[in-house]
Amino acid sequence: MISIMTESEFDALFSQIKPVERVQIRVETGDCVFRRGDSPEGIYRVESGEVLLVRHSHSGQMLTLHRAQAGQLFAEASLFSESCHCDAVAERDSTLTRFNKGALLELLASSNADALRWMSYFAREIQNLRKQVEIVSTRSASERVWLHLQHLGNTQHEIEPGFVIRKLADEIALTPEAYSRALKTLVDQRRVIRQSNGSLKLS
Amino acid sequence: MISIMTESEFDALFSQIKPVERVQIRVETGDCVFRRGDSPEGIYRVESGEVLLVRHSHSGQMLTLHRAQAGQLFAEASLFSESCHCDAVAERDSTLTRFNKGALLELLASSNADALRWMSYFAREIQNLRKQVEIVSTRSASERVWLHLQHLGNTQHEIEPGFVIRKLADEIALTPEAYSRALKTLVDQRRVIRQSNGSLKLS
DNA sequence: CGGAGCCTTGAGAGCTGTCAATCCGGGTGG
DNA sequence: CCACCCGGATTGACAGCTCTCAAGGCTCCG
Repeated sequence: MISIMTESEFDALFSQIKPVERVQIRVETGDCVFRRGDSPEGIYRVESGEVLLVRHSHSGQMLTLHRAQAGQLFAEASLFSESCHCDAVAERDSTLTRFNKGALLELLASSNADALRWMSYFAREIQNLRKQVEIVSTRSASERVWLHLQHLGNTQHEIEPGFVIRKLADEIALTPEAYSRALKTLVDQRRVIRQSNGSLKLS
Repeated sequence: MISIMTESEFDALFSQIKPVERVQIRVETGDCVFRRGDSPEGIYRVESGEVLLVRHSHSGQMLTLHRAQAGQLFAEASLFSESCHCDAVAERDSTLTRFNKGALLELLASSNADALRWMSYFAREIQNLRKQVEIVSTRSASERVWLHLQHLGNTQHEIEPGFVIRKLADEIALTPEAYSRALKTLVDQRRVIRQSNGSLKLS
C-alpha cells in the first residue's frame, strides 16, 4: 500500500532534479510570486515563510484558497495547465524553491514509483479540498469553526497558541468578528477549551 | 505539453486492465455505492446515470461535494486512502464500472505515460475543487449563482434546459428558494437571459 | 507612558433560511 | 376534453444569523 508521501520522500523526488532546473526565490510580505493568468513556470516549495493562493472577486473581496506553509508545495496543479488559476502572495517574508515544469514532467515520465508518490500527494490534496468545500458550505458559523478546528487539529486535537483569528477566519470565509463570536459559543458549549498558554483544546 | 485527458485516453488506460479486475454495477435511484468509512475497492466510472458524493453533517443536513455524470470518474482519491471520505449515492438509476484498486496501482507503477495522464486528471480535479471552494465561499447568493453558472457553462456559455434548481442549489449550499431569487436578480440585471426553450444564456 | 495591532463586544442593517401559499406543467383517470 | 393531482418553481412574510461599522480592551514593544 502506498501511503502518504513524507517529507523525506519529497526530498528524494526533488533531489533527482538537476540543480540548474531549480531556482531559489526570496519574496517579502505582500510580494506576488505569480498572478492569475500567468504562464506556469513550475512547482514551488515553501522553504520558510508562508504563501497564500488567493482569488479576487470583481467586487474586491479576497478569498484564500490555500495556505502553503514551510515544507509544503503549491501550484502543483499548474503542472498540467497553460495558465495559473490563482494569485500567489507572500503572507510573510519567505524563501521558495521553484522546480522547473519541463524537468519535472520528464522526471515523472521516466520514473514510475515517483509517479505513484506524486499521485498520492495529489489525492491527499483532493481530499483536503473536499473537506474545505464541506467546511465552507456549512451555514452555521460555530459549526463551521468547529469543523475547521477539527480539520486543523485532526491528529493532536489541539491548536497551538499563536494562531491568528483573522487568518483562520479568512480560510473559512468568515469575518474575524463572526469567528470570535462563534469561538465564544463553542467555549460556552464546552466543545473547545481555551487553555492558559493560549492554545485551544478540542473535546 | 500534456493536455487534459480525453475520454479516449481514459479508455486506453482502462483497457489495459484485465476484464476480471473490472466489475459492472447497476444501482437504482437512492442506492448507496459505498459509505463513508468503507474500505475503498477501486475507482468507479459512471457509464450511465448520475452519482452524488455527499456528506451528512451531524445536524442532518446533506452536502453535495461532487456530482459524477456519465463518463466521469469518482472515488479517484480513494486509490491512496484506507477509507472512503464520502457517501456515494445514485441520483438516478445508473450503471457503473468499478476498476480494482490493486490492479490500477500496478498498472500505474509499470507504465509512465499513463501516470502522467492520471496526474493531469487529478490536477484538473484539484482545479475544479478550488473553483468550487471559491464559489461556495462567495457570500452573496446572486454572485455565487453567477460564478457557478459560469463554471458550468464555461465553454458553451449556456445552460441546457432541463436543469433542476434543487440540484444546482444543493451544489453551492443554497436553498432552492434563495437560488430562485438569486437567479431572478441576475435576470433583472440582464446578466442571465431565460430563453424560450428553457435554457439559460450567460452574457 | 503611549502607540500599534489584534481581539472582543455592541448595535443596527441586510441577507438568507424557514415555512407557507400560490403558480405552473405534465401525467392520469374519468 | 376536462378535472384532478403531483412535483417542482416561484413568491411572500418573518425570524435568525452574519456583516458592517464603531467602540472599548488587551498585549506587546518601543
